[in-house]
Amino acid sequence: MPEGHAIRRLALAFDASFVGEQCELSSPQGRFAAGAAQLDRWWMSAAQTKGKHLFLGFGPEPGETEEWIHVHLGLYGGWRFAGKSEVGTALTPQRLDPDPGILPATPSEHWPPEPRGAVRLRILTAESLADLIGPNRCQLVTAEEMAGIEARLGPDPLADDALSEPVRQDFVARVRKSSRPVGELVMDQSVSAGVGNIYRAEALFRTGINPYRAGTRVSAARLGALWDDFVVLMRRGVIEGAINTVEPDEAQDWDPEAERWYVYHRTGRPCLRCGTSIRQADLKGRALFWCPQCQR
DNA sequence: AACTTATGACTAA
DNA sequence: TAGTCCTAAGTTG
Repeated sequence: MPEGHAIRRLALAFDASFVGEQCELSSPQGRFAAGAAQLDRWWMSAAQTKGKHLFLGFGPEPGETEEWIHVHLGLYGGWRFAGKSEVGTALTPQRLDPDPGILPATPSEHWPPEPRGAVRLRILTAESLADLIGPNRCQLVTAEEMAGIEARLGPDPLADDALSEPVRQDFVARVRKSSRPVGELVMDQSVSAGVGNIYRAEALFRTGINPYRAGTRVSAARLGALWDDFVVLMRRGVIEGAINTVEPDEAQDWDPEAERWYVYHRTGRPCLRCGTSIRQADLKGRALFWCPQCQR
């Protein structure tokens, strides 16, 4: 489900409702039982992200950080919130909203609600609940291990300094040193951390870059523009809670399925700019979408 | 009940 | 490149 913008929103949700609070940790499903037991009744001290990686800091006393939980959601993991944190996340993504018919909006006689499905980790405060389902990774890491994970990642378009020249040039250099297709490179988390399949398709379209062009053969100027577009789109994604890439003046009212995206999941439909049929192909096991006319 | 799909990433060969 | 892992929801039979 998640690209970098969604992970950043999760960190904001944890910041708002869990950081500074004492937390009961459990693993209803059992697969994180030891880790949950170790941190049970500790205080959450921080929520940080890099790319698609989420790190939750905990300590035995308020304000301390002794352990980190490292969570990677993979293709279909997710968090469900309830209670006060549900209200917090309602300003945010539709995807973070629990099913209102099943989870109570505020603590009630049904508090806390029964775990639904395979809940790997439950984090509970007096007022808020977060259930982790289907993560690719959920493990305790030390600060050193966390630094190692972050060091293996490339620059993150959601970093505060993402639009600074050194960061932009870092991305440009990482792409231009490889002859692999640029469409493959931008999905490589050591090149640009947090970019996923939708942002890849949409930003390459918006900057007119053919995904099959070798990294070495894309000009530094075009790659700089691509980086800047990742930053613009992903910052928008954090605010809006959804990946919306089509500029308002290009939206097609007659095409309800084209409201959000130019090319992603629009195979065979006419390009919003030139009318050419949008193409789809498999690139390293992931679906790639592009306009062969607009992207050269 | 079985199968399909999904905004991801790893390992083995 | 293929296989593996993590889960829920939708579709098909």
